[in-house]
Amino acid sequence: MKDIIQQLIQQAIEGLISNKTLPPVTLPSIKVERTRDPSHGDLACNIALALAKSSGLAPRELATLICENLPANQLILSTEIAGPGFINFFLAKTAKTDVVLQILEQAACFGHNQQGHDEAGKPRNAQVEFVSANPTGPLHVGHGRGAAVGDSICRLLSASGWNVTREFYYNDAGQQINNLATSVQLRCQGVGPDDSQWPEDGYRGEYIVELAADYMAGKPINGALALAEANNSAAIRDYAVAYLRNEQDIDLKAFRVGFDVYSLESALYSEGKVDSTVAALIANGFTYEADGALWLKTTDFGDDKDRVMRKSDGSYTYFVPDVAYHLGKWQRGFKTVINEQGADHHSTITRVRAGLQALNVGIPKGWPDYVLHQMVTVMRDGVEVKISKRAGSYVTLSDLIEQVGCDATRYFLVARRADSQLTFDIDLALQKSNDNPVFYIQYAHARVCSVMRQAVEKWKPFDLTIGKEHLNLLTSDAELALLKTLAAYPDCVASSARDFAPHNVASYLRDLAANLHAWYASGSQQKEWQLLVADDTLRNARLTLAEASRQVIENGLELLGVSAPEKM
RNA sequence: GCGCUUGUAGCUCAGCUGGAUAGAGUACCUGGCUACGAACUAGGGGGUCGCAGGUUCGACUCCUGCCAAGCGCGCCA
Repeated sequence: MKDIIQQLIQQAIEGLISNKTLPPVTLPSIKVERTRDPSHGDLACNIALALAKSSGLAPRELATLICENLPANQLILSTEIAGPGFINFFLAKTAKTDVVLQILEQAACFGHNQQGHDEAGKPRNAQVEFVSANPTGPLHVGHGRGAAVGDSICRLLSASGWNVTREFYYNDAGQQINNLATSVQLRCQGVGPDDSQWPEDGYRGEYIVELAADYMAGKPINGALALAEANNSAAIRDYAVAYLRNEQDIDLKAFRVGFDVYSLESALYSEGKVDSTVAALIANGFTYEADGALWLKTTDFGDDKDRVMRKSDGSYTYFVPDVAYHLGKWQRGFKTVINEQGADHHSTITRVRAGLQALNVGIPKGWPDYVLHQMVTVMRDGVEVKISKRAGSYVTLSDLIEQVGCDATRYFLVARRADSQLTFDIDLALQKSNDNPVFYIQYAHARVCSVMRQAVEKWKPFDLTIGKEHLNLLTSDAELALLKTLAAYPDCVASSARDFAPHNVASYLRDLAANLHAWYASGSQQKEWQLLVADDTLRNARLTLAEASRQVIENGLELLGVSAPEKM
């Protein structure tokens, strides 16, 4: 409908230009917006304000001219000029109820779009890397935020016509893994954090004890043998990594997050990708030797100082394999790559992009895209929770899922903008009331399902055909508000996908649920507004609207990875 | 000191690529069920959008400076 009005306005303005009423101005993009206030009509356009200056006319005068020259259209009841020069459009009934037919026809696909398609109409490839936790311990809340945000971005992109690859990158080759292996080995030998041999940067969590015990007990895990040899550091290292990767997989599965590709840092070394990347950087002249180390001139690409690539001990710094890894992504053909990670790693962005530019293989400057999430703090009983028993120094994702469930955890972690800090209130997530948006939204869904069950028991089965034919009977303020919100869903999906901003879906669903509850409650105030009225046509029209609303809630929750229960 | 991010109601946060009177929830006050699930809802009070300039017909939104908080500033990852 917005498109139609856009075109009509464009035709009107072009007409005014061709008959010389207006000078030949260049048209900005014509924005038609849904109004917030019903008294402003259904849709509004600010084009007269935008064009006032270049056309040399007063905004209201210009708006009048545009309205007078607007081609007639059955879907538009009337227009008015308001405020400084807005053109408000009042739509015909069918223009408002058509969305219900679209929803029922498209069902689970309603709201999807083709942003991700190329000129030929085929899905383009996008790759999203997220979580990418080091296999050195259980996933913590921050990883959970990354998982929830990253996975929802993937769902949004899929719904927007992209062919999405979800990828997890393991840093399984660096110093942190050495620390892990040492910690496990010491535990195997009966040494703990209280002993003098325990290293400063050893891992102290209880899970290291469990891991060491399983290794010594000879329990193989994911193909890694548990040799039970306390002095075999290579075997311990392999076992520890396999053990913790397996544990992370279990947590992610419980969180409804899956990946298509797992990439290992160690593979980049063993396949020679790191060496070849370094060789290319040297050959391109962006490196130099100093203080016994090899440096990359990242300052040539906007960094505030150059960075060491190869340490004086001969090993590489972490960002070198990162560059090799991202070169690989590019070579695999991904023009669109999004990395979702914690903001505490934001300094890597400049380095990785600098390294990619220095490779000079045609990678665009701002590639890849990054979505950074800020820190999460967990509150319970009004106090910050900082530790879990197993991990020792942080709250684990599995703790949260266990305490408040997957649905609430996912919703809360994705409901805020990624770049603002998040306080996860466990008490709130556990509440089953209006305070808790997850339950509020799920309750709206369950409520519609309940009404449908009641309809069958008290009257006749819901007849969609009758309902669709009598949507014009939907006339109350609550019904009109609901229709308007439903019509906004596709835009919500499109803009959320474009901005990699799943939190918009979360707040949309809250609004939609509120509209639904308000409509339902209007029937408690006045019986004639109930959904289940005696009149067959009216009842079925309302149930059709209810079913469409239910469908959109289900679709939206799906984008967040949250379930849509029929009973609660 | 430098960089990134944030600063909106007492609290937790939205605010759609600048648009009409800045919105929700919570908390506080006042109403609504012999129930289509009240796990809900109607209404009220509550704001110098961190501060100060600038751009614009119009700024919470864009630019500059300052203030405050978080994160980063390793030959750790």
